[in-house]
Amino acid sequence: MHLVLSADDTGATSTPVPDDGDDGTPQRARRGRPVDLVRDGARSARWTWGDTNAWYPELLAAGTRVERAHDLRLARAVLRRSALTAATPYARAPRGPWDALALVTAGANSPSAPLPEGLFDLADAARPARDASSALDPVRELRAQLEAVAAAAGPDAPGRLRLLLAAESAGALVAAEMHHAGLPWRADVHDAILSGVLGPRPRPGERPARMEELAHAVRQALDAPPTLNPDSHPDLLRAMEYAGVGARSLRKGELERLDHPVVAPLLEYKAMQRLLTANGWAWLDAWVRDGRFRTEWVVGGVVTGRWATSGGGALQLPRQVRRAVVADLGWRLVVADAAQLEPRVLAGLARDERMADAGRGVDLYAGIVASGAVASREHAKVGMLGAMYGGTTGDSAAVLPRLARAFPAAIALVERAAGAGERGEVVTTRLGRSSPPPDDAWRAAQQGAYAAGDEPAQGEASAARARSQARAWGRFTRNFVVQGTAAEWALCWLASIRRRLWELGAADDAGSAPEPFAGRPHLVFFLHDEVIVHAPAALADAAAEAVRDAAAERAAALRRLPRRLPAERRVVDDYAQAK
DNA sequence: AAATTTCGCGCG
DNA sequence: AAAGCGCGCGAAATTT
Repeated sequence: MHLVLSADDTGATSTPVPDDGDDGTPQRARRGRPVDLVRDGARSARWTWGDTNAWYPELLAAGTRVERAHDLRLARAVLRRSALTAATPYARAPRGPWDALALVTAGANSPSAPLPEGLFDLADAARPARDASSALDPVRELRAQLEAVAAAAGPDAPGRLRLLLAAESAGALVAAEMHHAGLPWRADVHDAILSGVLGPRPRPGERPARMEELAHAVRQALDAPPTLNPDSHPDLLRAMEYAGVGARSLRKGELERLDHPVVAPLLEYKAMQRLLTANGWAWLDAWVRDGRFRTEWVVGGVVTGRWATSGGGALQLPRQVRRAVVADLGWRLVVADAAQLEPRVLAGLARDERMADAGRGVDLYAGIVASGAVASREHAKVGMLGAMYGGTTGDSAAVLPRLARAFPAAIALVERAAGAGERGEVVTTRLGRSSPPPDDAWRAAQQGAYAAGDEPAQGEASAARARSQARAWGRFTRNFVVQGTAAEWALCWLASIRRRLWELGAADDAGSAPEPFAGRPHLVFFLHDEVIVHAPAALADAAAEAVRDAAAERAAALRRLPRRLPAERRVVDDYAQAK
């Protein structure tokens, strides 16, 4: 049973909408405060709303968790684009107010959107209004979505899409819950890391003393004036050219290959500048409050279905500062990742039995070496990455033919996806998320490539450009099927972890505050193929087992995906201890 | 002065 | 000459 929440000026309404599994017992619509509606509703209800971010945070604040949800905005984004529903009236209808809602919400945290005054108001300000507009009828939208799913074309297409939508919505719940709980963060530990590397915190607008020294050393090595700003790329490049360093760019990889006295101090300066600007004291002030780091998790924020985040650079926390992620007193962290998720997903997607065999052990790449396909683990790794990303140079391209002979099914799958992209076609993940079509400029370039050219030379140039763009789009679609299907696997994993952790219950009665996770293990971090659970010490081992069991659980629609995908997990006190 | 682009680097 | 995928973010440069 779906219970659809809608809001108007005077309150909220929950409207039952039956689905396949219902026994037909009639239910009535109810009115009231959202939190009361949810508490009084059936526990097995699938709470359905326009946008999880518009409803769930206040429920969590009141101490109320929901078991299942259906996020109409996220579901719509999938169904409007999926190749499996492309023929349905739902997907063929012109854009409507629900699509506009998707845009507003998706863009709420983008740089173009006006930012609120305090960073900490971001979450609230970005929270979309409830679907109060009469143009947005959530009951009607839900019915349309259920119809589109039922009409999806292809083997088990409705089942796959149902799983995808359920996983996406469960992800939305997890995202709201992780924002609510926050990632445990010890500001004092972080500050000690910064002081250890950079020295004492400088006054605003000044460089740490150690960086000032390095800047001086850089100027000396280049025989440059004191006005040279090492943060200015053009200035620095000019000075380096003048000194005969021979650098074409300031990239770390290139600088490391040069033999010049400026390289060492410059690299050290750049590393410190990175730490200072990305995760320095200003970051700490802006993003850590009351021992928690809170980012905005953006479910489905990446075209492939991966999540994005907004605020604090949560998906790029450098190893350098992970020591500051420390469990509360009496609590532990369970840190787990799905080992070599993407190549294993590829093996499953392609039903490549030989690659699946190679992945029986903990290390897929070692298994590939053992199969005799390539000589070294490094070759296996760069070869597989190249196959999944479309690499055409270096070792990666060199070992590709060997991989193609050893694992023809897997390699053929990514080659087919690349070919489809080069032709401008759409590709689709295991559960039915489809890639966006290339834009008009891309199509125009492909058309123009054959029609163009008053000047033969110009025609050739534009043809070359068009081919290059075609190959680039092919690399995108090649990777889309793998990255996107891996993201689906991870979403199902996350949903299963969430359910299993809840079933573990609470370690003790942790007070009367309306806190849904008091005494309970709960998710606090998710990074593509990696999770962190914050758990009372007494439940930490059980939580780790839950994480493992969730990885071994495969929904029917994912059955071709890896049978045994090792989820490596550790119970630790801080994030840095985890690998 | 504000918005946009470029470069570089962190993460998977 | 182009160059393996997907991101977010900050500083400086550049454009409006």
